[in-house]
Amino acid sequence: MDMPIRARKVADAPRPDRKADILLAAEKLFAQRGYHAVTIRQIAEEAGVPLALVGYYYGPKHELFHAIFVHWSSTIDERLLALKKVGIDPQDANTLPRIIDAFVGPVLRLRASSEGEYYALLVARELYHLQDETDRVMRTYFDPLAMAFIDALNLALPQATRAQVAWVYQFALGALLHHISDTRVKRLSKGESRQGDPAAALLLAHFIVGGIRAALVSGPAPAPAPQALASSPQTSPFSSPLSTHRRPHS
Amino acid sequence: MDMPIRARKVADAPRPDRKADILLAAEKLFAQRGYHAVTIRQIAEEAGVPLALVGYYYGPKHELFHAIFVHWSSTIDERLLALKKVGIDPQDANTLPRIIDAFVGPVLRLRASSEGEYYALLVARELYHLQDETDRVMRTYFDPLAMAFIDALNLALPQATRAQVAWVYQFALGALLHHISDTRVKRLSKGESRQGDPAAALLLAHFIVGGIRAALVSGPAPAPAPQALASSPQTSPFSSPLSTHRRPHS
DNA sequence: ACAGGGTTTGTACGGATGTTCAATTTATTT
DNA sequence: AAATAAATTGAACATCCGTACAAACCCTGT
Repeated sequence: MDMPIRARKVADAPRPDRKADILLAAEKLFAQRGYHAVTIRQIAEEAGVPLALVGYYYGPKHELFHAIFVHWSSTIDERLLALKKVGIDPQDANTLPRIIDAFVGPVLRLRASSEGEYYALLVARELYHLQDETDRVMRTYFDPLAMAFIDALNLALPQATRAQVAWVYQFALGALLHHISDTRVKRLSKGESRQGDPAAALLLAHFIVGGIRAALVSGPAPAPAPQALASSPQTSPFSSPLSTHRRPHS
Repeated sequence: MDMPIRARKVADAPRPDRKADILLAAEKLFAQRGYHAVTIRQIAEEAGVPLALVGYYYGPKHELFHAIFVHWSSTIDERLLALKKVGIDPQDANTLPRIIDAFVGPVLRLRASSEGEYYALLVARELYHLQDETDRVMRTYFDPLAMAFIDALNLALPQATRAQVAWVYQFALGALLHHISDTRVKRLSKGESRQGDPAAALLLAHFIVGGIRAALVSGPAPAPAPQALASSPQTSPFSSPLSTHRRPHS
């Protein structure tokens, strides 16, 4: 009853790694809500540490964000390595599926794991929009990866130009990223599909391979065509301010 | 020289529509930086109006966001109409391309126009992550659209389950949205492709049609398969705190 | 000229934000 | 045991946020 509060005799619990706790909490919240929607106080609360400790370990908010990608940078090296292991032979019909497998496989496994779940979500979220402080970080870590995959695709598809390959790479990346951060498929399928169904991974790989092949055989060349943009009249349905008492809104 | 400041005799300039200016500015900034990264003061400055006028016309920030989608809601009806005009015949090989054309065409034209440019960007940005206040708005406006396209695809591809169709729809949507908000393709193609090249639209349509066909003919059924998630050991490369003077970071 | 509603504006409030700092506690080294 | 370094904490800072409000302004109909 009068036991001293900090009795660490029995079991001798090791001091918890609060620096790691903070990084995990930041990962989770940034992934779920986005960089700007998360406050340092929320991260501290999620990690179970006082506010000041976040700044103590990671400094400004942006450096905490950056630290997440430093932490996971090895996964990028692994993906580059997995790509290098793919023997690229334009004559072999299995080359393209192998490249795509190296493209989607590691990411989806990371997304399905309990450790990398939020990191994968975060990447899908932030890689999408490159604007502010997050831009520099994402470029540094993911441009080399994209370049490597485009190079590989370019070798495997000699008949396509690099511009075409870059486009279809972006299409494939969009499909992958949107699948990772998907929360609608269960609703849209009327409950028929579960969110983490591994069958979707196969479907996605087939979709990308088939899409690339369909786009790049007898596909249109990126010639400077006249830009035909039919702008619809688009009557603007502004809600005309009714004459009530005070404010126009509501 | 002693001219009164508000001399509106010559040319008789009509009073500028500042309510519309505010909506335009909000559209642009929300699209470029995301909902939470934009402040009402920034919107006011972009629109060239004093801060208080924003709240006067649109009330709380979230209602200003909502007003953008009310303004453009007619485009959704147009897309639904364009889809209904597609005669769906599973025997006709052109049915699928026509559906996809109704899917990507209007969006890309909107993106290429000067009026809808930022709205398209905003949709691509916010439709991606459905979380906070923006969630309810996006669901209301875009879930019916998604349902209609999935219904149409389901009719056109009778051999596929609704779950499969919902998945490939999400893949296609991801490719489309990422293409809309793309800023990397010029860099990744080493300057070979321009950002708004209309050739990319054709490439995207072919990519999606080919991807759907490849995924849904002899595609894997969404059977409950054992979830094989090979979690890589993933040594965590934490940067151990060097013993300097004060703070661990930097 | 007058009145009245819609529009415009400067200003201020309470609260939340990122960041900093001195002080205390705990661990490690001498 | 003493001294040094690292970790932890509460509190405070200046600033910015969204929102509200009262006063002034402009325009139109009488």
